[in-house]
Amino acid sequence: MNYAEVAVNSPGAQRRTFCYAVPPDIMVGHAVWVPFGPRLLQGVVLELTEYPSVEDTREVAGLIDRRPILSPPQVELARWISEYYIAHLFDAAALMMPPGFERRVLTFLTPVPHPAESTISSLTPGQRVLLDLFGRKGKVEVRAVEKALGKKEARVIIEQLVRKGLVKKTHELERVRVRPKTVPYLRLVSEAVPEIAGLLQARGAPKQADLLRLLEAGPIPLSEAKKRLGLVSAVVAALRRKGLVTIEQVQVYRDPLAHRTFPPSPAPTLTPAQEAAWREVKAALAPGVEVESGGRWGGSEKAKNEPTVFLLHGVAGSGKTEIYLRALEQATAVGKRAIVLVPEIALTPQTIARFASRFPGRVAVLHSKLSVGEQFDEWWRIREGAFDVVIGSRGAIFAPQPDLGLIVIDEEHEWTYKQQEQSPRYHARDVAIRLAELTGAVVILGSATPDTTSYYRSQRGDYRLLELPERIATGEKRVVVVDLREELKAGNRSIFSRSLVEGIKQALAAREQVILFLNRRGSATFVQCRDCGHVLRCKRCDVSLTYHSAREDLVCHQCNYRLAMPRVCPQCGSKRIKFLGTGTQKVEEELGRAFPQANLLRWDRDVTGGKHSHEEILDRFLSHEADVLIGTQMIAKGLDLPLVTLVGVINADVSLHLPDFRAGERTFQVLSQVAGRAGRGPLAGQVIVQSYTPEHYAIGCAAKQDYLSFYKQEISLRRQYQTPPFSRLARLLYTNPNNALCQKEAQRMHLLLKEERDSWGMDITLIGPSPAFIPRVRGRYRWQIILRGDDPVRLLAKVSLPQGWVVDIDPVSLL
DNA sequence: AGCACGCCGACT
DNA sequence: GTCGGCGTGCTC
Repeated sequence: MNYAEVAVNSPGAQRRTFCYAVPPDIMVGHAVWVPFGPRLLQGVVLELTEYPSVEDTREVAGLIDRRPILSPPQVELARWISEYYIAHLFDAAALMMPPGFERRVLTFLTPVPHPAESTISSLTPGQRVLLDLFGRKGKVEVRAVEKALGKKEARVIIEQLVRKGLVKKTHELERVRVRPKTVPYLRLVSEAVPEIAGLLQARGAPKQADLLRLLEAGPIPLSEAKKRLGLVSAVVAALRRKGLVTIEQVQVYRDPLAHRTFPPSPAPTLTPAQEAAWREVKAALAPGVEVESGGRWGGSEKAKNEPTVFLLHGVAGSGKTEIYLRALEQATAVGKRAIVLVPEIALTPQTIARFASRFPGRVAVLHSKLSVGEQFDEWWRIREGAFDVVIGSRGAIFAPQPDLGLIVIDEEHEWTYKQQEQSPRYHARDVAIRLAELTGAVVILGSATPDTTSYYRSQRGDYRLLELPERIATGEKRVVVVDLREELKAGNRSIFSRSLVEGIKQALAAREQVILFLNRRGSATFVQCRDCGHVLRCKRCDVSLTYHSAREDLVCHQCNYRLAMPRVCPQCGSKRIKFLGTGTQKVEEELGRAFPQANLLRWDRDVTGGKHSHEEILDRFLSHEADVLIGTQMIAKGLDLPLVTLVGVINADVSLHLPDFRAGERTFQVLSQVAGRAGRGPLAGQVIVQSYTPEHYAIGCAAKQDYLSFYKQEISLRRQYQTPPFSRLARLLYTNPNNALCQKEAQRMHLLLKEERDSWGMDITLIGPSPAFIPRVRGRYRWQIILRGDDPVRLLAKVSLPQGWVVDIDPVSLL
């Protein structure tokens, strides 16, 4: 094996590997430095071969780390992600690398000393501005120049100055962002401690004697030694001078769970339904069922078995978590390790405690709120096999967990499992299933409101359905839908129906708590002039601005552009500007007016800026500092709030009529989840859902808490319109500051796709090109084409997409 | 990022 | 018919 296929970190490298000659000790999964054109780049070895795949090969320049950073199954997984999601191979592999591992090449400019007077005097003003940027510094990064002068302008001027020989370009690697953290430790050099200590004591150096005696037990951190004995640095320095102690750097782990203890908690008795579900999971996890795997760092043989996927369907409070915990116990009992995914917002201290107390010291936490250092340390310890369970959000599916035997995905229907912002736009659930296929792990998908596609697969027998029908020992719950059209007819123009007002009144009188839900921030969702009808819109995005009363300003919910509330209409100068539509702030204000004695608390993205404020708000509500919690969907997540007896949904229609085939499913899920917050304690619960379209099945089924009825109606609509799971979708989005250009390119691509489709005879429907639901964001126009068919990726693989195109395979939203 | 290659217009 | 501008693609 003298050659390697390497995924290279170059934008041009695309979805292919490059062949390099390698030293004999190299392994698949090793990160390497490779020469690529004129520079050195990072790469990952994906395959070792005996013969080169091209005539001329260069040599791998060196290993980045002695240990492989991707396991053999992860290498396969990276290849699959790159192909399925049409993403660069290196980007796919980078998902699985230790945090902060990626390093790019930076370009610097250095001025050439003592240029001739004549060249200086002939400079243009722009060239002078650039030279002034150096100031006293010897070099300036190209990115900084581009920031100062603008990208295009900067490039032109840099080229001119390089040609004139006034500046030189140099390349440097980005510095390492994270390193292992080390702490100074004190260590004894001499053996004969008692004698020397006695001698020091006699010579009037008792502190030095104390320190020597303390170190007899072994090396301890310098800071701890100082604290324990009340020492000053001089004492340590004296002993070092005498050559009796040394200071050495010892690596320590930055542990996100440090200073927290979790009292072990016993496993509770299972209900009959839990027992039945548990028995099936246990059987699948039994030793011998697994596919062959070559060694603990993952199999080198490709597993060909279909993975075992369970869909655990159970309402809030039916005890899904207990099934996860038992499965984790079983997995560790047979020598396997596990990854647990939860939505980012559910990764609270309570959730972590629930797992950590059953597996004390054996749980690692991975999520984006940790410092890069903490993530780095956790990553390496996970790779060493230090934890039985890794719990984290979306990205934790790529944790280097050895001997993977179980993957749990809680709330599997959640959209946050889909990476949307950047490529690869992967879905953690689908990646997990593919990973299970490669490692032989068992997958448990859990949800109270499964994704329609997941449930369909369980009906077809691809997944094994486990039902947990009953709630465990909580109070009664009643759900009422209020028709807001009737309220209007009865002359009630307030945002609260009469039943809701009555319910809040009763709850407050009984010293119970209330949750009010509205899926929209702000105070007024749009602001309109009553004389000319002008609606205030964002200058860069074609969306109306939302009024936020707290700061008395207008905010664009797309790009966060803020504008002081104008006193007069910017179009006609009229003073009669009206606030329309309702957001959470408006609910808070109106409620304060109706119930001045009640303590209110609001929970949405506007009030949760800081790191711990989610917890702070929740703690304040839990300790009954407030009677009513008003919030967006953040409040809908699995919170246990025993004092809440009333949940009010201000307007259930907000998400229902969006132009997306999943609007019904989304509304049903959110309403079900919100309704699940009532009656969690021993008290009876009531849910009041306000709607202008109460006859819609998504609202009716959510009110009846009837998942199966919802599923049946939803799946028949999906079949009728041939939307997923009866087809697969791909979304192509093109953005450009020039609308005409944007449209032209979208039309060109559409034509190209159509020709390609017809020449191959593919059964794919092309929808569009059309402006996106939000046609302009941050000054860039947006046009899109939707591909619908059995295999849209196959068609996309036939065309090359120029800069500006974004491909989203299996998009969670078409908006 | 930097260089080769190729297409088109101005010149001999 | 040739030279050279710059736009595009390739780098194992």
